Amino acid sequence: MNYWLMKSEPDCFSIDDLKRVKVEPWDGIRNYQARNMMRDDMKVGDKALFYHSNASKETGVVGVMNIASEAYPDPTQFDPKSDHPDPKSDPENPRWLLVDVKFAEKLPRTVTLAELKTKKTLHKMRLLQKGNRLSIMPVKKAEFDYIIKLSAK
DNA sequence: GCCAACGTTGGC
DNA sequence: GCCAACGTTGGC
Repeated sequence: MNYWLMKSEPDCFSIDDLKRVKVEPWDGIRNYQARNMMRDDMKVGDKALFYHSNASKETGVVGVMNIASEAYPDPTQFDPKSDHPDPKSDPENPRWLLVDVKFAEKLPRTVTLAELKTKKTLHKMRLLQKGNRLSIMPVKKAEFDYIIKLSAK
């Protein structure tokens, strides 16, 4: 099983939104590295941390979800009214993919970015590397478990 | 709102 | 293939 971290701006789609709808197509990914990971490495049943980025309140890890589908074409790329249309994407060979994610749990508290930065165990996390902008990234099982444990304190 | 870091685009 | 210009991300 693989572990992931997926970012969303809470003003756009938050952990509470996911809790309400249960399953959501994770659309809008327009980055090749992120797309390739969804396509090549994500499996149904993988676990992902839900991360609130650019949050007006607290930026950090807020929940857990499960990957609920294989990668399939992101319909919003063909919708001119969507937030991220891509007129250059060929419907016969769609450029952008998404996966469905399923709500698993909301953490008892937000594990903030500031807190993650103070932990030696997490120093190597991709999330904490300078200039990191990937919205989907792999997380090690040890890192995943450690963050879950932190949230219980 | 600012700005650093990064990815993408397009001219050459 | 290089690289400048531009757009986006995301922390602060």
